[in-house]
Amino acid sequence: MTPAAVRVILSYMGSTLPGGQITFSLDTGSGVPVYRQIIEQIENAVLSGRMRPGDRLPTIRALAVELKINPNTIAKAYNELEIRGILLTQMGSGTYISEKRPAPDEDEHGKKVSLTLERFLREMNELGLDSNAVIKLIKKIPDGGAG
Amino acid sequence: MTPAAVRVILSYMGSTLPGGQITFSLDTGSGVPVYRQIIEQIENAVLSGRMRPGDRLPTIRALAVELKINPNTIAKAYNELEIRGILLTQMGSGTYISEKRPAPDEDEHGKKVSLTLERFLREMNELGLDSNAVIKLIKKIPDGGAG
Amino acid sequence: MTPAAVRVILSYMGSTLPGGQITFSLDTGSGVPVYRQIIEQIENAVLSGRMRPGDRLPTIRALAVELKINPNTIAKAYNELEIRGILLTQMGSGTYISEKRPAPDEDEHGKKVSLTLERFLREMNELGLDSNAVIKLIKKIPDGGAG
Amino acid sequence: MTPAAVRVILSYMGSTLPGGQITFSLDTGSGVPVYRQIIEQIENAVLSGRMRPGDRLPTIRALAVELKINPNTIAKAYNELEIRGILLTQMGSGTYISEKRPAPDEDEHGKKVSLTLERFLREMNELGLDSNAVIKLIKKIPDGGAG
DNA sequence: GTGGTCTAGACCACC
DNA sequence: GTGGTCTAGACCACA
Repeated sequence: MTPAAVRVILSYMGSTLPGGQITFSLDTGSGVPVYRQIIEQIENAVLSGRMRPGDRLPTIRALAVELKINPNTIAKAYNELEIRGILLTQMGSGTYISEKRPAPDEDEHGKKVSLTLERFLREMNELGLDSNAVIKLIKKIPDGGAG
Repeated sequence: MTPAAVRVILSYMGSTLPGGQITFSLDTGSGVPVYRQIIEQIENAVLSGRMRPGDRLPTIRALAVELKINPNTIAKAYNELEIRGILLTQMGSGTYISEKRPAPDEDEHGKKVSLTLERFLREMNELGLDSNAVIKLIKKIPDGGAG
Repeated sequence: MTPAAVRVILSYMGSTLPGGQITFSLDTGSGVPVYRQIIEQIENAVLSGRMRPGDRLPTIRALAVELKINPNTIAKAYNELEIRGILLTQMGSGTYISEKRPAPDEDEHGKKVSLTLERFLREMNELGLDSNAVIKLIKKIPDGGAG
Repeated sequence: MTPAAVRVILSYMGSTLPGGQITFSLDTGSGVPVYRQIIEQIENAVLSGRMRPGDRLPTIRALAVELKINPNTIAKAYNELEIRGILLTQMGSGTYISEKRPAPDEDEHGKKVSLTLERFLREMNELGLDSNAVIKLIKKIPDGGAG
C-alpha cells in the first residue's frame, strides 16, 4: 500500500433518472484505470437491476465535474459500453441503458459475483485469512459498512 | 465482465526457500498492471508472515518463465520493493526479504485487510448483495474454494 | 583516466518552469549509471533549493532528446524519485517536485555536502594532494570554472 | 542519498611491498562498480608516485579477504590494468607495477587531478556551493580529514 | 548462474 | 501532447 489510496466517493442521483440510481466511486490507488472503473460500475448497476433499460445516465460533462476527471475518460467508458450494446446514445438527448438488452442476465450476474468473490478470497488468503476469518470480519461491520 | 479474465495460477516452492513460500497468480483481465500484481502479492506474503526476513524470492528469470512474462516486468516489481525497503538484492546471489523492516507491520496488515474488505463489499453492493448475502455466499463455498 | 571521459553538458530552461531551473550533465566516463546521475542531480537541485515543490521537470521525451538517451532511462530515474516521494507525476500533464517533503531537508543537504567533500578529498589524497594543495588549486581557477 | 553509503575502508601495508604502499577504500553507495574503484585507486597510486615500477601488489586472495569481495572482481581489475600495461603478472610470483611505464606521467596526473576537481566542483555547485564556500569548508576540516 | 543497465519500439491511459 | 506498461534483446557486474 504505497500512497494512501485516495478515494473519491460521490453519489449521483439526478432528477432525470426515472427508475435508476447509480453511485460512482473512483479508487485511484488500486491501479485499475479510471475508465474501466466507470465501465464496471455501470455494468454492475445493470446486472444488479438498479439501472434498467431506458434509464438515463448522467451527462458526460456533469459526471466529469463531479468525479473531477477529464470528460474524455467518461466519453471513452460510455463509448465502449455503447459498442458492447449496453448503452445507447441519442444525439442531443442523452445516454440511456439500451432497450435491446434482455433483463439482467442471471448468468452474467452470477459469474460476476463469483469472480469478484473469488478474487477477494484469494487476496484475503494471501493476507492469511481463511473464509471463517473473513465471515467474522464482515459480521463485525455495522450493517451498511460498504454502501 | 469485459474480456474473459484469463488467469494464470502457478506455485513456486523452490527448494532453496527455508521458511518462505509464495504463490503468484496473475489476473490479466483485471486491468491492474502485472508488475503491481506481483508487488501486491509479495507485500501480502510479507504482511501475513508467510514470507519472512531473509527468505529468498524466486529468481527473476525463473519467475519470468513460470509466469510467461518478460523478466524486466518482474525486475521492475522487485526493484520498486527494494526502493521501499521491503526487498534486498544481493548481486549475483538473489533477492531476499529485507531484514530491516521496522515495527508497524501489525498495523499495515490490518489496514490492508480492511481496505481489501471495503473494496470488496462496495463492489458486492454495486452488484446488489448486502453483507448477509455475501456471508451466505461464502458459507456455501466448500472450504478452500479460493486457496 | 580510463576511456576518454565523454561528457555531455546541456542546460534545460524550459519556459514552463516558474521557479525552477535545472541543468543536467552526463558523465559517461565515470562508471555511474546514467539513471543514477539523473537522480542525483535532481536530488541536488532539490536539496540546494534550486528546484522547489511544484516546479515542473522537463518532459521525459524532451530530456531524452536533449541528453541523447532512451526515454526509458529517464522514466526510470523519475520513477524512482516518485517512489521516494521526491517527485510526483500527474498523468497527461507532467512531472513535478512533490509538495509533501517534510522538514529534514537542512540535515540531508549537509550530509550530502560532507559526503561529497569526503569522497573528493580521499581521491585527491590518493593522487598525492593534501587539503592545502587542493585549496591552492581551487583558488587558481578563474571563478565560475565549474558552473 | 538512498541507503546509507556503506563504506569499507581498510588499509593494506603488506610487508612484501618494498617501496609501495596502497590503501583501498570501497564505496558501495556511489554507484561506481567495485572493479572500477580498484582500478582507479591503483592508477592513482601510480600517478601520485606512491606505487612505483617493481612494487608488488597484494595477492588477489589476500585482497579479496580484506575487502570482503569476490576474488574474480579483483582479478578483473588486475587483468584490465595488465592489458593497459600498468601491471604485470608473473605467474607464481605475484603482480607488480610494470617496469615499462615511464615514471608517473606529469600530464596524466594533471589531467586526472583536474578532472576530479572539475567533477567535484560541479557537484558542489549543484548543491549550491561556490568555490569560496568549498574552500571555507575544507579549511574547517582538521587536517588529515581525508586520509 | 545471479541481478543491473540500457536500448528500441509497440501500445495504453489520460489531458 | 503527457507519462505508463510491457516486450525483446544486448551487454555488464558479480558469485
